[in-house]
Amino acid sequence: MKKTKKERQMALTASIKENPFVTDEELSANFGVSVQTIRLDRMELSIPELRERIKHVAVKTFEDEVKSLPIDEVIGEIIDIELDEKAISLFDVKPEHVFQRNQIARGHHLFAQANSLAVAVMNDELALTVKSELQFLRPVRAGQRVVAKAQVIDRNPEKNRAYVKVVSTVDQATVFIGTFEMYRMTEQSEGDGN
Amino acid sequence: MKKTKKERQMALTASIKENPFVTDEELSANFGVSVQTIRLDRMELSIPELRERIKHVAVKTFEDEVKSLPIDEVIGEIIDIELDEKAISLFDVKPEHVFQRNQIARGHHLFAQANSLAVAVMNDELALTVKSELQFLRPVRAGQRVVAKAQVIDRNPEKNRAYVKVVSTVDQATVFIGTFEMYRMTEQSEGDGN
DNA sequence: CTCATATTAGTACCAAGTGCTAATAGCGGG
DNA sequence: CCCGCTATTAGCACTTGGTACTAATATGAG
Repeated sequence: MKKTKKERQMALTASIKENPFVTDEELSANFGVSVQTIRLDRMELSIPELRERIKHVAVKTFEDEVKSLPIDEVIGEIIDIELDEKAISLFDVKPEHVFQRNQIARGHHLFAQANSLAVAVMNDELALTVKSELQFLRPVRAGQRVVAKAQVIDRNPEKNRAYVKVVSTVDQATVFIGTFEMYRMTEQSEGDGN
Repeated sequence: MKKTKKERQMALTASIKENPFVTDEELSANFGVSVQTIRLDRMELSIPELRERIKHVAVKTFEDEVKSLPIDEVIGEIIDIELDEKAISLFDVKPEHVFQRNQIARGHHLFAQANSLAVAVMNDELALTVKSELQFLRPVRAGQRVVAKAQVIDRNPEKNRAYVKVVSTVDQATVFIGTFEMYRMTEQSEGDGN
């Protein structure tokens, strides 16, 4: 059971990594050594105490929240908007947006930027996408900034429709084109249950 | 300065919400009351102590990590796959995926599920989306489970293309149809720099 | 003035530690 | 067998950021 000190420390590191919420006491029970040994191990490995570990995780989340919350509402940052006419947004491609293998941005992020811009440009915020056609013209990589320009190109008020074209560019080069047929949900018509 | 108890408690709630990492001592200094008063306030408002607050945030993040990491690789859970032929994935729509106003799932989540399934079904994992056409047929709401079925409907090996059709349903009803023209990145052709 | 509510103070205690000292165990050499 | 060394264990004082509880003091309303 009790292998070497090194082995225990390996296991301990793994154990804490997997579940940072474990106390020294629990660890000491798990490894069949005294609490003091665990403490010494943590010192040698410079693993902080429970509370600091938890705090660290919490701070990380807290910072993430600020950046992931707006991301969920509108993907990218809207820098210009004329309701019912046109809008522009920026989206910085980060490592988390690309395929690990080839560093190329995953399509759905470009779509998300374009689609949420199309939603935003509609005066009526209760807008849904009905149809869309997309062209992914050039690969986009981490570190690049995508500029999406949305333009309302047609309207059909009777059918509550509007047509939006979004062109996304990186350094002037067009990387993506999407056309969106949008449905406006004006006041009434909530009776689409389920 | 010292307004009523109610006002202080309001401010206190806001203060903690904004920065959960604040201690009673700091709060007591901010509000010019004793630490005990802060404690009494927390009790009345049933706001837990610092450590519990931090822990709560940390646990939340920790859980998120497990669910957001795979989400970034493949959106939804693949439950069946025949490479180069077809694949099926499930995606449970959660509150974070819908518009707050009308509880309808944002289009890019449905697209992401379909698109990443289309990528996955390609034998070559280095696949990129070139074009696509989407139809959002019925709104999807939080709590519903979307079943996406992808089928490779055509291939063009010379041009390194494949065509994938994805049909997503909720309780047998079709909610989304997408066709994807995919580009296979076989070994060579890495010279598309930037 | 008196009663009630609000606030402050003070004590004992807890969890999960740090820091430090000291004792003990186990083993390899010589 | 004893020496030296590392590893392990024990024990105590102290720290943070609290809880739980009791008691004293303000303060304002009737």
